[in-house]
Amino acid sequence: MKKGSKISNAVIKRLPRYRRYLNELKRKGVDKISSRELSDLIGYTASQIRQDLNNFGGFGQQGYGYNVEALYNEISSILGLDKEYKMVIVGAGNLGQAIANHTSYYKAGFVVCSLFEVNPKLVGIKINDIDVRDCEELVPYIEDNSIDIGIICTTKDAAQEVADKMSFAGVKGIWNFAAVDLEVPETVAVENVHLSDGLHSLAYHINRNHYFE
Amino acid sequence: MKKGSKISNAVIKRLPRYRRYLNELKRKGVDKISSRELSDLIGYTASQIRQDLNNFGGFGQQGYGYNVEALYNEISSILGLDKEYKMVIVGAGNLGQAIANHTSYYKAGFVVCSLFEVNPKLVGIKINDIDVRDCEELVPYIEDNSIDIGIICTTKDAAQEVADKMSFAGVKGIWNFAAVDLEVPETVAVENVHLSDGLHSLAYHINRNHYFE
DNA sequence: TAGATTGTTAATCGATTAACAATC
DNA sequence: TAGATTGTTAATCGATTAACAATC
Repeated sequence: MKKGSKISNAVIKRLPRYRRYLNELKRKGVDKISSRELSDLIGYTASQIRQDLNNFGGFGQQGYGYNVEALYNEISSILGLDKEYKMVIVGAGNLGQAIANHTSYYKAGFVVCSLFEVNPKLVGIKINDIDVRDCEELVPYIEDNSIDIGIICTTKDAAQEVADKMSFAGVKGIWNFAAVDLEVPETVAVENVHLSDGLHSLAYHINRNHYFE
Repeated sequence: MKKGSKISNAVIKRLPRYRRYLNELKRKGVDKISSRELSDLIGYTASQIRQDLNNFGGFGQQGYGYNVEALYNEISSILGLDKEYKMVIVGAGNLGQAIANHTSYYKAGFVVCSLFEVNPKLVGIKINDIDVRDCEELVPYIEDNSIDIGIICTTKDAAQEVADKMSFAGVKGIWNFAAVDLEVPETVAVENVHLSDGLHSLAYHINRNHYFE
């Protein structure tokens, strides 16, 4: 990355999307692409694509363009996808189970190590080959297993307490599916999913009949 | 809403959040709030809050502030949450089931009418009291039941075809959980969830140790 | 070399913040 | 009326787009 300059979040949010399209190109056997061609594909301006990439280094070659595979690898590495992340999920209800399943199938590098539940009926069972443990064990489990990411799939009322425990136990990031905004120490990154918010803004657009991203 | 002026998407995306906080205040019995107090709570500047709200009308009262319940109702109505939406989910796997469950519990106004699947083992069963039908029936079902919203919980490879069918059959909006960007007619609104993208940008922030929203 | 396309600086556009007059 | 707080205009800030010199 370029010296000390901090990258805007708008840029970071676009990186996974670049990566998805590059992956697709790779699959199709394309090995070179220009910012212009990428623009036609993704829908960002060629100018923006070059600006975005140049925040991290000059990955292209004048007169040629970008090497698809090399660029894919660069972006993966910028995002930290060359590392492995150990995760736990709190809340083994429908959503927690779905995330457990979804994540382990699709995302090499993100490993769900355990689920946690307050409901005693679920504690002790296995879901998708992953143990469901009692929430009481959450903190020591995170500590003992060097868990990187905590995933919150609880009700909104329980979410902040879970986030506190996770932060205390030393997770580096929280992926939050509960409908609240969490307060966490600065050292912990948070990604909120807020499904209802998305559905609500969809409702707005439906009534206005506008296409949007 | 103010005459013809079109509201930026950034504003729309903040509305569900305002609404969440107002709901919380309502629950606590607070009946009046100033933009300043709301700012302390939500984290947007008081100035931004007033700007946002004034896109839709003057809901406040000088020297007093905003009436919590009235403002909550206004925002709900702007978002179109005073209407009812009939929805179908395509893909009755883990994620589809979780969304079916999650949505019917938490969101009055959003009704999941049916699930659809290609896997014959699932067709015919009920999930959470909702019938699982064969994907072949998708188009006529949407037409016959005036479905408003289609929810896509399929693999990325199937998603575009499903979106085409949904659009053809006349849905007004698509809530897309598949990891692709859909092409739909202008008359159809799309809200993408792209779970992996979120996880990937979380990975970035974990490695930079930055708090972000 | 000529053509193409990047990397980067400069211009524009839009969104956020500040300021303040209007008014409850 | 005096105090508070909105609604709204003006100033600032940041992000996107355009332009072009560098260079493969």
